[in-house]
Amino acid sequence: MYNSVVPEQVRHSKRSRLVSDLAAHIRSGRLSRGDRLPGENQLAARYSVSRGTVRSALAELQKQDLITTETGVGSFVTFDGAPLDQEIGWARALADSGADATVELLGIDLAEADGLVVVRRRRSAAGRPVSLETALIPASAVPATGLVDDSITATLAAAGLRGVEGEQTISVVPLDAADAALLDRAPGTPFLQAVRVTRAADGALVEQVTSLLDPERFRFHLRFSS
Amino acid sequence: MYNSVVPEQVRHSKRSRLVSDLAAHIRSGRLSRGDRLPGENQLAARYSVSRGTVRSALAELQKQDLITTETGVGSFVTFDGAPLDQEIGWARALADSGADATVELLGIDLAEADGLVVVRRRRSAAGRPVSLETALIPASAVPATGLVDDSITATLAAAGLRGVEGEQTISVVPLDAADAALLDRAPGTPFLQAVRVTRAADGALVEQVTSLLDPERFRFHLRFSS
DNA sequence: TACATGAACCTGTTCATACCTGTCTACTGT
DNA sequence: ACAGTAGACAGGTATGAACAGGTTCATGTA
Repeated sequence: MYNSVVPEQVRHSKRSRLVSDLAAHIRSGRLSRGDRLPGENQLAARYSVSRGTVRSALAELQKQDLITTETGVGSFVTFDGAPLDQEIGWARALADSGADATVELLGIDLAEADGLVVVRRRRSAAGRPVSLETALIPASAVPATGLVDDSITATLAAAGLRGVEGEQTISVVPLDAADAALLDRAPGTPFLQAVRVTRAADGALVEQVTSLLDPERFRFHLRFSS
Repeated sequence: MYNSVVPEQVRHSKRSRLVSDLAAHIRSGRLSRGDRLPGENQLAARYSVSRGTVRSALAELQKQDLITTETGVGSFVTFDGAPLDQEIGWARALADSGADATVELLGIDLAEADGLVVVRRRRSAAGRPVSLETALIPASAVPATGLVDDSITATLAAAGLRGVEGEQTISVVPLDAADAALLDRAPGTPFLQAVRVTRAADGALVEQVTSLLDPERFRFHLRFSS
């Protein structure tokens, strides 16, 4: 449960919802060892429950050895959450082959607002475009000299940004005219579209990547375990 | 998928009317996953029946895996409209959950070898086929009378088979002639294909499900953390 | 510098109250 | 025999309030 995809379980009683939400924050690393939880009254206000319910949930977290509580002080995380491994637990697109795969940087631009940088790249195999990738990352993470090592991952790491959670949607869309031209396909050709949003421990955006992938060359593979 | 929903037979008993009315609310999405049903006393008043009758109806809904009940709290919807899979949230297909979603059982056959049973089902929405599902499950899990409650999940659970790990592949494939005919599409139409293999703790096969999904109505959504 | 004070904030505990499901029993009409 | 009714009681869940006591820190005083 820690490593892989989070099941979207239905939580019923307010107590169990609180427990699973806080436990998820702790296990995922959003709250890390030594961090102090908000006070019982603050938690009660934030989750719109009574203090009694909060205390009941905290008692459960204590029993799970996720937190300890000190009288007059507060509750503290006592569990080491593993940070997100870039490779594990993700749905990765696997190209069927591609010895002569190339990546072109189509452009790095500032988004109109929000202090985001748009990075567009095109991947080709055997001389033919196979995917188009549009990444939005915080402008503050990008040095004036451009991407670090020409890699988004390296740039984000250098800026100290680390994704700990996120979500991804996979669908099929017809290519619009502009994308079709870049990919050397007819407009309307169905392509795989993957949108991935990654967030840091504090919920700040780390990256949002929209990929258009040739369905003949890419498929998504995903392992799960409970 | 549940015969009990659609029988044309007149429902005379108050209990049956209650069951089918609530089930319709849930399946149509008017009550969606996680929603809390009115309390037993409120339901009794609203339907002008006794609380005993309400409880009997709720028990039936529980058996159909539409709701769960927590003592002291209430009953909650655990069915999410048009799910690809009832209980697992890793990669969930979201359909429009139209009010008139139906499931047809196309056939249950023994595979040539390996002691597997092949279950083929077709889902339709608004009268049009939207997905085709081929499930392979161990023959030993299937009673001679057929699926338990017309549900693969229920059948596997009744046989004590529980998936704890597995993998899933999502790709786009053109429909072959046979599938195209069943889905009322032109051969070659690109469809989403999801292949999911689930295994038990000892590595034994629990189920392998191959789904062909209308890319206009389905997409895969996935959350991940740590 | 050293210390006492007190305000602010925190957890620990108890209580009454409301509402919910779980269960049982007695009764009615078909 | 069966489906439904009506009521009562037990026990779980959640709320809101009050009060006690621990911790921290800034402030004022000797």
